[in-house]
Amino acid sequence: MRLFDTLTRTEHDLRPIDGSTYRFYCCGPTVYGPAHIGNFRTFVLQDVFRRTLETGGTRTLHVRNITDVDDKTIRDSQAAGQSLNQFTTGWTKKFHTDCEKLGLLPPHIEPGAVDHIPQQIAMIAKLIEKGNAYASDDGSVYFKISSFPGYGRLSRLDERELHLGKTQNARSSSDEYEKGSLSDFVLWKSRKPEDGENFWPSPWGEGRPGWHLECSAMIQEYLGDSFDLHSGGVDLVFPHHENEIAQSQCACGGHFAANWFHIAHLLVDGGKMSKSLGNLYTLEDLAARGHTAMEARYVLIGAHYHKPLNFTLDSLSGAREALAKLAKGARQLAARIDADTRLTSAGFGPFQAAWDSLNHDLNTPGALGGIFTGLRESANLTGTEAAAALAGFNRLLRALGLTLPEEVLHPSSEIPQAVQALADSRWQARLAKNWAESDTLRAQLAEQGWLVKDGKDGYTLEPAGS
RNA sequence: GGCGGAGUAGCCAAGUGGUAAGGCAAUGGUUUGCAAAACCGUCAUUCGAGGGUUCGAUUCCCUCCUCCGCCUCCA
Repeated sequence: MRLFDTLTRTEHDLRPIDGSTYRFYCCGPTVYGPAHIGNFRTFVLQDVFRRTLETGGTRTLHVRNITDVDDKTIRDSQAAGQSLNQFTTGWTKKFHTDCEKLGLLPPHIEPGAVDHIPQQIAMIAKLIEKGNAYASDDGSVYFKISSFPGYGRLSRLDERELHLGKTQNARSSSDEYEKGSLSDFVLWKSRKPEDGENFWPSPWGEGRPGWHLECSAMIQEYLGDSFDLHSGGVDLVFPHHENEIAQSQCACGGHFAANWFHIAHLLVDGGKMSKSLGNLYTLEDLAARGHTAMEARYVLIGAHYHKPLNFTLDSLSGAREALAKLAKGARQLAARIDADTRLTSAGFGPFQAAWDSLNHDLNTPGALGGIFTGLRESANLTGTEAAAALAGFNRLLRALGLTLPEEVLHPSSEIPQAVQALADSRWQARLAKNWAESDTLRAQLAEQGWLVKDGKDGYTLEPAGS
């Protein structure tokens, strides 16, 4: 598989550096509230990335952290009257539930920051020892960015600093590279009254770790000095990932991540998501509007990860139809297969182009297009060919993490007895050619939000689509 | 202001130096008591605007316009 690398800005062939297992790290959620679909765009694409590697026969080691101590978790846990641990445990559970609904494979390792305080302290101590960090008077510790020549490579800070330098020089003649410059970032935050109970002892006094350091320490613990790939949303490029590189390379000396995989943001109705605009959707918000998590997943993989995706509620309805079409295609393919044919083919048949798309910079929309095209081309396959095609189709859907059981297509709303009775009466009226009665009952069902689909030998009921 | 990304049909969205995938919606037909569903079709001479290079550009270069992100916490 080939993938664009943020650092070198070129496509790389992905091969495990240890020769056997592709080891990668994803920055996980900060658990202080429900994750929204923008967060999930990142996690879903990371999941497709992993599934594509695995479908292609590569073993993976997927590490994704939980940020369970920072300003927001502390602030909101206090507001909720809970201990930090109670608070973050609750939201972590909620996150896991959402992930499951979206069909995300659980990471092999999911470390939390609070459980790795000793590792973080050890890393800070090493940075101080090597001259890359210094303690301030109040007991905080800062990373000295001037001590790391590579600082800013990932986010092209060179160009930006040229500009910053100019404006700063215009305003003041002070040396921006002086020790203690404002750009140095914090590794250890000294204890403050508003932290409440949430502090830990350290050689520099009581306090808590800085956010950037948490990831570096956990990466060191589970993936070591050098690993295959690091991923997150584009907004993490600077400063988070830039700082991780600085900390880890200075403390551990390895190459850190061989590849950087950043996922573009999700827009809603063409603009940024925000609570104030009321367009920040969680899975629950979507469920309240009658949309399944699988529909959301389909929408989220409907654009290339490198481009911003414009999310709309209409696109969810479109996703429902598209998923239904995929399910129908699979059924038709299955119907062509002779009973004694086994699905053993290793290729992708008519879906080869779709598979190729996925392996070329994780082109998920290209892959979806290829699947529909492949389905159309499958119309006249022989039983054996159809068996091979269906095997390819299934593997492709597994790589994309799409599942098509009926209950996904038709949300498993229980049909109330009264509705069922109404529908039965209508069917009887229809059989009796009592059209007026039949139409009246159909209208009543519609009022109650149910759609009748007549067939030759019966009917089906569906909740009216939104 | 700096840096990065993006502008493709009503909407979502691939792609390519050689003449525009796919999905949704819409629409014509078949079917239907009528609808819906289903099935078969149709649906961008054109890729933000203007120049340039080229036999040929949507794809490369330049200018301009617009949008988004980062520069402070953020997937």
